[in-house]
Order: sequence, then C-alpha cells, then structure tokens
Amino acid sequence: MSHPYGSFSAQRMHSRRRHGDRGESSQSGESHFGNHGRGRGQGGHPPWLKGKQIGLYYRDKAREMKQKSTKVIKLSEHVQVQIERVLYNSKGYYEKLYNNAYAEDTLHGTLENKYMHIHDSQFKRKFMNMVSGNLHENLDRALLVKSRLERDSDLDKMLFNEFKTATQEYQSMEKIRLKLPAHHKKVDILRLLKTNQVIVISGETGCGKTTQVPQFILDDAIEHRDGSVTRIICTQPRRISAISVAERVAAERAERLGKSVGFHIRLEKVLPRDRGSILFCTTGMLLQFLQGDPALKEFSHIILDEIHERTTESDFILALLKLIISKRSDLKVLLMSATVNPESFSEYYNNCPMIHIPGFTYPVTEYYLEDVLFLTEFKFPPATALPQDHRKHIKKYKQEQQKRDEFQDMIEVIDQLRNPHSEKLSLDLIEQLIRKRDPGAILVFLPGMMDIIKLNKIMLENGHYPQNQYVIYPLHSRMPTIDQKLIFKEPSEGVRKIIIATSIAETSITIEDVVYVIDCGKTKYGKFDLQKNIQTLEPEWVSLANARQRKGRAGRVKPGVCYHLYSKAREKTFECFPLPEMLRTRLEEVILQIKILQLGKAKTFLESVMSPPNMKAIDLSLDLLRTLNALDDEEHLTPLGYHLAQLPLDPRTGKMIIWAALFSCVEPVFAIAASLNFKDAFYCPLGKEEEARKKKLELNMNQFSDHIALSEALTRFEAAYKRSYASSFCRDYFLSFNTLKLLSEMKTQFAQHLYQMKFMNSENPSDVNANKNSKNTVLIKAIVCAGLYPNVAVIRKVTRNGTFAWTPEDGCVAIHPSSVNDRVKEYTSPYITYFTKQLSTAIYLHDTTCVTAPILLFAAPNMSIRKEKGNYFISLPSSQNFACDWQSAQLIQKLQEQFNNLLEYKITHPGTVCWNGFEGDLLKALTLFVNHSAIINLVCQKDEEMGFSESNIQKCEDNMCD
DNA sequence: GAGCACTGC
Repeated sequence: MSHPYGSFSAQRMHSRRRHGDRGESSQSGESHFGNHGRGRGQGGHPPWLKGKQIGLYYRDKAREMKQKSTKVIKLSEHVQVQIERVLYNSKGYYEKLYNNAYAEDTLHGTLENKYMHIHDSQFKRKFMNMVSGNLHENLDRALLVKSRLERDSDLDKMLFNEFKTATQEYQSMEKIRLKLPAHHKKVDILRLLKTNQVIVISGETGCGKTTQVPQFILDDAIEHRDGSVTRIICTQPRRISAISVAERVAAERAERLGKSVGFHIRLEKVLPRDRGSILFCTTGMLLQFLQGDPALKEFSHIILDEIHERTTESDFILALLKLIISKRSDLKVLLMSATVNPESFSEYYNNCPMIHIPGFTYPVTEYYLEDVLFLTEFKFPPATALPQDHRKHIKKYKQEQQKRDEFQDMIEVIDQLRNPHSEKLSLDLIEQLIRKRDPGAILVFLPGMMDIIKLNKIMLENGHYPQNQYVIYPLHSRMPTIDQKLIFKEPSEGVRKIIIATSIAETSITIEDVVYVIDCGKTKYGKFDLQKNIQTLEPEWVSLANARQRKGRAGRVKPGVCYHLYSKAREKTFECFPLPEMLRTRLEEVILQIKILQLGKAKTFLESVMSPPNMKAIDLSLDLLRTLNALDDEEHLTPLGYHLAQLPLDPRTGKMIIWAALFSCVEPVFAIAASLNFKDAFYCPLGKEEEARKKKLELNMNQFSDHIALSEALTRFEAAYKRSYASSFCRDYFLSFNTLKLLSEMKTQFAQHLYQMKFMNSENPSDVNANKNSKNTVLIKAIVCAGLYPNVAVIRKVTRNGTFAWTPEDGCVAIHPSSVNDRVKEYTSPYITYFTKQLSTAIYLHDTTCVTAPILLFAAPNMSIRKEKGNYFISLPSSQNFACDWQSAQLIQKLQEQFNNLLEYKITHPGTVCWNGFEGDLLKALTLFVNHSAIINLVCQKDEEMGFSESNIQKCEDNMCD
C-alpha cells in the first residue's frame, strides 16, 4: 500500500540536498578564512580579493552569520509520525460527512446553495432563517403571534381593586412622592401620552422622573382598568441603577420586589408579574429581548432613561424603535433625558412633544480659575517657553499698570492666566485650595489614577492633613475603597472628608454630603483614532454637560460651592456634550447586533442613527469581522458569525470560548474571556503597588502571561469561595471580590450559551468532559492567541524605562508596566499576543502572553511557504516569518488545513468532539504540536525594515517620559 | 513606571 503522502519522501530528499549544499559552502567559507573579525585591522577580507569582490565577500559573510544565528523549525521525529498518521486518516473524512455535496455547490449564488453542504438540522433552519430574513418581514410575522398582553377583564378588575385598597404604608410613602417636582407634571405627562406615541421628558436629577413616570403610567392604566394590557419597561445605563431604582419604586408602592415592580440585569433578576407591572433593566438587556421579541409585543410602554448619555446601546435602540413604532401604533415610547439638549431627541423623533420637569437642588456658587488664583494667591511655575515679544508685552503692560495698586491683585491673576502652565493640571494649586476651605466634605475631580496617587501623596507628606482632622478617600474603579461604607457617611465631629475621584463620582457613585467640588476640568476619554487606526486614552477638557454634572454634586443636601480650575475664557471653548460613544469606539459588536436583528447592511442602518459613525470606522470593523470569518464578502453572517453574534462577548473572545469547548479546556479560557470582556479583578492598591505586583507575578506561575494570571486568580478564588475564605484570599492577592464573583457567574453563563449551541454537553463550566485539557497551560495560551490573532508583537528591547516591542501596524510599542511581561530578564520567546493596545503616554500593550512559534502557527488561520535562495520560510498573515525545514513546513500546513476543515464542520454542525475518533486524534496532534519545544528564532529582518531603529525606540521612550 | 466610565437572554 502506498503512503498517501509518499511524495513527501522525495521532497525530503530534495530539501536535504539543498541544505547540504549550503552547509558545504559555509564550511568551506569557515576553513578558508578562519575566525577573522570584520574589521580590516584584524585581517578582514582575503588579500587577493579586489574591488567589487571585497564587497561581495562581506555580503556573503554577513549572510552566513545570519544563517547561523537563525534556528530552523524542524519537527521532532515523534511529532512528525503523529501528524503523518492523522493526515493519513483524514483522507476523505469530511468529504464523506458532507456527502460530496459541498465542493460544487459553494460556487453558486443563492444562500441555499451556498450552505447546501450543511445537513438539515435545527442549526441549519435557524441559521438560514437568520441569513435570509429581514426586519420588516419579522415584524409582520411577530405581530401575528399572540402576545401575553391580551385583555383580561377579570385581571383588570382585580388589579383595580387591589390598587384602591391602599395600605397605610403606601399612603405614608405617597406623602413623600407628592412633594417631588415630577408630581406636578403628572397630569400633563399622561395627557401628552394619550395623544402621542412618543414623548420626550427632560429633568435634572432629583426631580423624580425615573421613579415617578413609570408609576404614573401604571397607576393610570390600572385605574382605567387597563392593567392587563400594561407592561412597562424602563431602561437604565447602569446595573446598579436598575436595581436601586426598582427597589426604591417597590418601596414606594409598599411592596416587595417581584410583584408590580422588578428588575432584570445580566446574571441577576427579580421579575415582576407578567401584566400590570414595571420592569427596570439595563439597556443591553432590552437589546437582548429584541432578539427574541422583535416587535416588543411583551411590552406596552418603553421608557428609555438617561438617553442624554448617548451610549452606543441607547443610540442603537433609538434608531431601532423608530422602525418598530411604525408597525406598532399601540406601543408608547418615552424618552427621558437630563436638561441638556432634549430638543435633539425630539427632532430625531419627528419633532415629538417635549415636557420639562424642573429639578430641585440647592444653589451652588461657581468660581473659575481667575477667582481661585485670586483667592489662593497661587503662582504657577515660571513660563520658560513664552515667546520673547509676548513677555515684553506683559512687562510693558505691567509697567503701565504698576501705579494702580487697587488692581494689582487682579493684574497678577491675569498675568498668571497668561502663563501656559495655567492650562495644565496643578495638583499644588488643588492642594492649596483644599487647605483653605471652611468645614464640609470636598470632592475633587481628577483625570486619572496617576493624578489621584500623586495628590494623595502630596497631602499625606506635607503635614497639613493630620489623620485626626482629615480623612482622605481615593476613588477610582481600579482602587479598593478601604472602607466602602464610611465614604458615604458623615465623618465624626471635627474630621474633614476629602474624596479624590475620577469621573466615577459624576454619575456612578453619589456622596450626598459633599459641599465643595473642585473640578480640574479634565477627564480621560477613550477614543478611536481613525487616521492612526488605534484606540486612544488621553486627558481632554470636559464638556459643559460634564462640568454641570460635577457642579451639581455639591448641592445635594445644602447650598454648595464649585471651583472650576479653568478660566471662564477656556470654558467658552468647551463642547456642549461629550462625543457620543458610537463615534468613539470600534463597531464590531454593533455590526453583529445589526446582523442578528436582521437590519440589513451595516452602513445603511448606521446612517439612520442620531450621530452616524464615519464610513471608514465601519469599514475597519467590517474588515475585522471578515478576517475573523464572522461575515462573508456580501456582509452576510457566516455560521461562525451567527454563533458569535449570540454570545455576550466581543467576537475575538467569543471565538476563544468556542475553541475552548472543542479542545475541552473551558474553565481557564472562560475565565480569561470573561476578564478581558468585563474587567480584570486586579486592584491597584495605593501605596502597596509593589506588593500587588508580586502577587500578580505569583499567579502568573512563571508562564509569562497576564492571561494565565487572570485564569489562576479566578481558579483560586473559586476554590477559596467553596471553603469560605474568599474574602481573605482577595485581600491577600489585591483582587476585587465583587469582580471575581461576577466573572465566576459569567463562566456559567458562557457554559449555558455553549450548551444551547450544542458545543457543550453540560451547562456546568466545571464539567469534566469539557475540561479534559484544562491543565494544559500551553494549549490554553494557544487558544488565547488564536482568539486574539493577529494581535501579535515581537519583543525587541528591554530597557530601564520599559519593554519595547514591534508590531507591523505601529512599529515601536511598549508593554504596559502593569503586565507581568514588563521588564522580564529573559523571555522564553520573543512573540507576545495581546488583547488591548492603547495610545496614552505611549502605545501600550496592556495584557500580554508570551507565545512560542508553534503556538503562532496554530493560531494563524493560514500560512504560506516560500523558498528564497535555497531556504524555506513560513510566512504568517501577522507578518512573522520562520525559517523552516521543508518537510516540517509541509506537514504543519497540511495539519492546519485539516484543522480548518474540522472547524468548518463543527461550526456548521455544532457538537462536542468525539475524542476516540479522527477528530480527537486531530486535536491531540495539534495539542502535541503546540507543546513542541521547537527552538526557533525570528528570521532577522533588518531593524530599518521593521521601522525599529535605535532612534525609534528612543522616540518611544521620550514620549513615555513626558 | 501606569488603565476615564459603563454594558450583554
């Protein structure tokens, strides 16, 4: 019987001969010239060479040196045999499964033909419906289906009677409700709603719109015996607010959650009764409901709250609701926003009516930088970079004014404002301002963590803030708040509370007793730079809306004071609102949503949102989705895209968990996917940064991987949780208990999804059959790399200032100091894969895993083999090249083809892997391959070609020092 | 030597 890959033998001979040739010539080179150094003084080239020959001699010698330092990929005999065996068995395997229907029919146009090779199954039916449907047909179809909101007169009567027999508790709560400003608008709102399908309600925090408006509607419906056809949904941008608002409303109705009021957020819900009820949920949750209920037949009223925040989710739903209401004339929509520009929402909804609820807050006195400078007599450091004539001008100006003593202070202030430093954040100015305030809690807004750390340090070290008189709380999403409850309480007599916060204190965290707000006027914005094609995070001036929100934080319990640390003139340059999120972020997930809701072409739909994103941004995201094989050339969802669109994950991490299910290693990969998508649980504890870093290094277990550290943290947390010492574990390792708890619950959610998709046999993420390879760290890294591919960088230089790597798109990048791979003495491999790359003070890779060449070859979707001057190279789409042994390269490529076949089959025929058959053997061979300890170096490209010269690294370092 | 803030059947 002839070997199916018999041709390999001949080629092997061929390749050996080629290598032999070079071997001989290099040997002869050595023997001729010995160990001569390069310099002429040491002998240099042989004396008999002349002119051009000398040049050629050095060229060849350089090549020779390069060749010697380049190690070549060559599979060990053992691995070769395994791969060859699998390849032998692969012959005809998928053709048989596909019934030969596959090759010819993929060429023809219609979708039915295109996916003919997929066997009839539940998956195929669902998938075909999805790819061939459109929203209008779906809405028409959905409207024919009977809704739960059918009139039921008995129920109407029952709800009415229940409502009329209000308890004492209800009545006492009602007294408080009647005092809210919203109450005075109750009649107007209900009247407006009767004659209009859509209305806009504006009002500041404290006016009671969020808690009262849904109740106005519900109570009115019940009183008019419409309870059985009323179900109100009210969306909130944050999980916490969905819960707390629901709790508040239930309390006002003297009920427990779950009767007429409930909430639903990811991983947690208390649902109210089906009818005659209000459901508070996160905006993302409504988006999920839309997948199963495109006409929103389950609801009579949709209330979108806080739409002025312009999140991607609320902007998306605003556009989608416009389509839905045209087919559902009985659906009422209420858009609720702060008083910033409610007109824009009205205009977007065909000039629908607006109603304003005045808010109630105590007056807040505002001061600007000029006032603050006057007050503190603060001086900025001298401006050194001022143009000469400018300085002369000031001098002259000052001389003229010198005599007018009464204005001297004012003039000095103006002089200070001319100093360019007045535009920069001055922590010293803030500290002096804090020191001179009268009693009352102070809230300071700063742009980022470094500023919080520095200000905290200044205050602790300058001796003006003794612990018995001051208590300082740094507030940042990545910092543990030492005593979470104390921060909300009034401190004891004679003690001053100072909170140093980021924009987290603008909306997410409310501290009631704040009297003074110090607003530095800057915040960090995450954006997407289309020109440079990179995510950025840089401090910028806040918008007027943010500034107003910050000011409002001072007047919650009594009149307050707000100090803006920018001039009145600077304020004139501020934008009215922050840029809508949809214009700042990548659009892959939005596009997948458009596809799963069957809204047609991404560009067409996105043109209909309030602030349509740039076409280039859409193209970039479409390109990535095609690279990931989630969309095809006609922008249709592929079978993989269909799965990915249903997962509550970004598509790259979604791909990761599907692969993990196939390779039976779900626990660690779920942990990593959850951490990358949600947030990692590592805290940055003030003053204990080094200790925390050591703990993270310990969890990395010498694997050179932040991702492994994330996984290990969750594994140990879960073990600790079972034995009830999770809290102390979190304390010891500087981890967030709440984050880890949520991450752990997300793992279960992923398992449920993959179970429904049939990639797992159990809804339990710890199921043994789904975790056969969970201890295989190299495989975990390989799957992480496959999900993150082509995010690969090559480490080039470790300096005192940091670790620098190279990526094809950006050239020089730096590894973020929080990564376990920052400034490692010796890396196991120069390649690192990463999830987040962000431009701040430098281009940083935030989370990294060191990966070997075999892992990269495994992660890449394809590779090419080329021959150059007698040597063979494997080239990857992510720009790495490896010198290789010809036969090994062939085997690796064939193995990859077989793996791609397996993936395509599995994705179109969801199921778990049978480990005792061909599939199992193939995956085992791949696992063996990624574990191959091939000692392989990067084929040395010239530094200049990589854009990686010494001067470039220097530039990178200089930027960082700024 | 450093990551604004959110969110998902």
